[in-house]
Amino acid sequence: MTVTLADVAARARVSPATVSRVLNGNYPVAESTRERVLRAVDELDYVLNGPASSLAAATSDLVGVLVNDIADPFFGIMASAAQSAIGESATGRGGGEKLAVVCNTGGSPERELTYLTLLQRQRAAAVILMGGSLEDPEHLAATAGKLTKLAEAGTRVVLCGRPPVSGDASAAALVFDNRTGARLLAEHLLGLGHRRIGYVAGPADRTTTRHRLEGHREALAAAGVAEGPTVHGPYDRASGHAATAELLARDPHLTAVVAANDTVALGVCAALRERGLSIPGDVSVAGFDDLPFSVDAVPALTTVRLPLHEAGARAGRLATGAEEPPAGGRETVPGELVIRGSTARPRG
Amino acid sequence: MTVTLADVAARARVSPATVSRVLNGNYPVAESTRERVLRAVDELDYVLNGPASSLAAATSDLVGVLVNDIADPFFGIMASAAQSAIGESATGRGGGEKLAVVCNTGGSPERELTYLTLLQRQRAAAVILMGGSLEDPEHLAATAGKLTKLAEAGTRVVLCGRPPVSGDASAAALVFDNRTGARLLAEHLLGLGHRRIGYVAGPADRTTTRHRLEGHREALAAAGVAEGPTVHGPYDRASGHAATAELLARDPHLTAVVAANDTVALGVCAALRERGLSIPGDVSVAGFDDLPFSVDAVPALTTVRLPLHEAGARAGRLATGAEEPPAGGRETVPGELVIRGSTARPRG
DNA sequence: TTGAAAGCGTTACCAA
DNA sequence: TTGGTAACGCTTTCAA
Repeated sequence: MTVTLADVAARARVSPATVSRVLNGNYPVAESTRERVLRAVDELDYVLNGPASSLAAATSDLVGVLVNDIADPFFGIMASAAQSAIGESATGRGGGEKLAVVCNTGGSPERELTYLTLLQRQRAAAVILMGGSLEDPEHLAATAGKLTKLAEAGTRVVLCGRPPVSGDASAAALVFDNRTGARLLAEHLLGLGHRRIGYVAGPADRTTTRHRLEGHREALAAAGVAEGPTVHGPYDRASGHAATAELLARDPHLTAVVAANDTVALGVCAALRERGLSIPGDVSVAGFDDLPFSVDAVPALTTVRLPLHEAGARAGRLATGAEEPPAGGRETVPGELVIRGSTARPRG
Repeated sequence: MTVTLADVAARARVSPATVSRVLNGNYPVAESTRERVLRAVDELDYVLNGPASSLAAATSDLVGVLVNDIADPFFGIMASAAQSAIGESATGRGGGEKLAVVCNTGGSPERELTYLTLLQRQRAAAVILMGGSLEDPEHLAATAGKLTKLAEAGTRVVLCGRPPVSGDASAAALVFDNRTGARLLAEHLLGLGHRRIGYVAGPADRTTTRHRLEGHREALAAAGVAEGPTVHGPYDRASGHAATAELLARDPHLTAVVAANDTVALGVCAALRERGLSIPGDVSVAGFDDLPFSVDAVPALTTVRLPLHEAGARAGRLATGAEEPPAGGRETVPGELVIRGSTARPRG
């Protein structure tokens, strides 16, 4: 029924071993033999049996990319870059075709663990975890355990935009400098004279949320300015929209709002507009991540640009081994402050 | 070194066959035995070997979701919905854990084929192809061949937002009614009195591009209105931005611009604003897809809402067999006209 | 309800 | 450079 390697071997009048060697290309084979085998493969329309191959070789060509929210371009951009990098690194040699696949955890710790187990089952060649992680100790421990086990089994582990698990050097980590970015953003607003700044934070238990908030507070503290109202919520538009009402209720005289990221900032802006407040005339708004659409959605949005594409590509290369892991296993990637129209001074 | 099923069997004092049956749950096993086995699994921290399992069973639990551009929320939303649906359908039984993975083709026909081959190698349980397809006959034939082969090998094939390959009923297809959507959009503008309407189309060789353009032209023809300038380009913001200059050069008196989708519309709006043209005062703009951010980016954007989430979820269910395929193998999903501020009449 | 054993299709080692 | 042949770890009849 289905064509096997043995069929190809018979047709090419060689042994199965030889066919395997031709297909994998990592072994010397006479050119004439090679051609004969490839012709047979073509004629029979043979497709390698992945599971059998993985079983025998004890590894697969699967690379898992875990993201918190696949509908968010923040992850889409990084994942896309990673997939391209992984695809390209395979071009180097004939056999190294990797299957980069992205898995959507939806921010759920259980699904994250489930996917890790599934990838472990598949004997994945590598796993990339993208985006902030939950800070629940139990989940952290569970994840760390899984990652260690994966690494032990020969799976490359790469963290991208997520802090490394303490004490585990088996994973290469690319970490965004969320703290500094948030600090720069706040300093910018403070420098313009803003003193009543609201903050729409992400979910309370995520690393990105905490780091950005910490950077923000650092700047306020350094300037001796009292912290304005802060509201937590998911990293989406609705959250920014809802939070804005709350912020204004707590301090009707806000002159600026900092959002956890650009998507949240969109919601903030929508809510402000609904109230007839102009941006940045009445209220200045700042975001984070600098997603492509943000400039259209809110031309006045000052934000922090993270090198998503570059980071994703590097993560991909680290996953295939095309790039050496950074010294110490981790590297901090800076963000760049992008100043747009919200560089307005507060009124009055 | 690594724990195998035999180890678990030994520890639980049963045969490997029994362990397999417990793990797969599709066989009657005495409750006491079951518990003993599960305890052993836990104690030994056993993880099933996916490749071995797939080899023996001749199928895997991998479900591939192919998308044209993972950085585009259009695909992200559908993919996310599909993944959730696939995950949930597994919850029904203990063993049916499926690994839904999304593969980014980047719109490249070669990569699409490569991914299909890779999934074929893996003996994927199902494959979902999302989004418009290239209309090149050669590529179409190649794809059709692959899909047929996949179906023959027992892989479920689902098309979502892509027209079915002619004469192949082996794939379930959910098709967006792009033609009607585009027609409604144009009729709306015509109804308002617009007579000089520019069109920014997608890439020339994609089904979505053609269908939307056809619907647009249908409406114009029916109204006896001459077609305005049309420019083709990729489905992204830059394309809309660049195309706008071209459109205005060809007809400086345009009163409306229809974009291939919301992302393109964003670029159109940005370009119009740069020229000091107000939306919808000077020029009305229409989009397609109704992506979440579009309302923020362009509050005045009239567009067509496609049920992305619902379609993705159904595709996921079709892939797992949780939902019966539509009669005839294909079903057309309508879009809904969303009228926002661009319901302005042309000036003068 | 459980066990024994024959594959599943490759890979990789050892010879030749 | 090539062939023979044990693994690889699981599923699945067939018997008991």
